Amino acid sequence: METLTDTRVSRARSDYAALLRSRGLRVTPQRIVILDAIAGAHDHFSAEDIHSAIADDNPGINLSTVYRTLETFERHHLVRRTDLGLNRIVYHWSGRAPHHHLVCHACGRIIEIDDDALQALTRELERRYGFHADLQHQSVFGHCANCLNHQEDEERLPNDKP
Amino acid sequence: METLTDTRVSRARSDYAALLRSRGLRVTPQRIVILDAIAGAHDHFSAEDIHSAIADDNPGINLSTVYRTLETFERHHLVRRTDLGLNRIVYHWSGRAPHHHLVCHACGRIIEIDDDALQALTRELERRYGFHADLQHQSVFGHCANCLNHQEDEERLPNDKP
DNA sequence: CTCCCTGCAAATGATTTGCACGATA
DNA sequence: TATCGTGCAAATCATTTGCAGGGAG
Repeated sequence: METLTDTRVSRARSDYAALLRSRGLRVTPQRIVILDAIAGAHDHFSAEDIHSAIADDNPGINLSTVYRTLETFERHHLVRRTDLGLNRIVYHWSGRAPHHHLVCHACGRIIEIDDDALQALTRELERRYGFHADLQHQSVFGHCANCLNHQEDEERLPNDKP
Repeated sequence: METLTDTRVSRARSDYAALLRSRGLRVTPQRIVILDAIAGAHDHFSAEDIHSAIADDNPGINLSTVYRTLETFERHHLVRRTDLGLNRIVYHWSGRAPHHHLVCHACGRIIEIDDDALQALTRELERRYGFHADLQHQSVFGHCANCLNHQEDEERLPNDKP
């Protein structure tokens, strides 16, 4: 939003208002601001992320409000909860194409991969267990190619036999 | 352990001591008790789980100790951390065969599946991204067959188009 | 005798909740 | 006007940490 013209901002804002109304939600300035923040460039974000992102221009908006708003948005399918496994609730914008995350334990890098890499697994779980996996809600942990190469003694313990 | 004879208990206890020593860890009564609790029937467990499980017979053992002990055990590969995605650190005993968890969002049921169901995915991620997935550390979320059938309006929102 | 391990209490960090007021439909 | 949404402060919940004493090697 930073470099947008007033016209475009206005249009965006009214779009957001319409979006909220279409879900039967009340239109409040706080929700517009939050919506504007998350519909934009962010990949995945926590309540804290959003709060600090909007803090400069909107010091009034309380962290609790962000928590509650994201919760509401999720209930209305505007955002989607993702599990990055790090004791933090993380969301991403629902408009995004289905994708998944590979999280590297060593360097913390998060690699986005697209949906079809996990299609086979989804089918397999369905076939074997009748289990309908929702792979949107999670990430796959492991080690990225880069770290595998440089993986020296990080994992090695003093008492491990060599 | 409840119904074991003294002999068997003693043998088990000395086994635990040996196990600890083999890793260069000090043998303490607390560790023996915790080890005894987790090497047994438990599937996956949190620090809290263990603490309350041993509380009756060992009211002295502090929750912090359980946290620190599990952390230590993990560092020494006696237990393995699993991500059940519910803002809780969960472990399972390392001696168990590799397995994974399907977690049902609706009923909370946890279905254990064996390793080979995810082999294909592991290979796929390796091939495509050079990413070495550690699927031991997580679970797959979704809905189990049972809940899919009874899935009425739980997920339906007032404003969703029918 | 030295260092590791533990208990205890207090600190932390993320998230939630109760309450009263103000804003939206 | 009747609700819904918000700010604020306090409450939780899981986990971590500082410190001093006791136990293991």
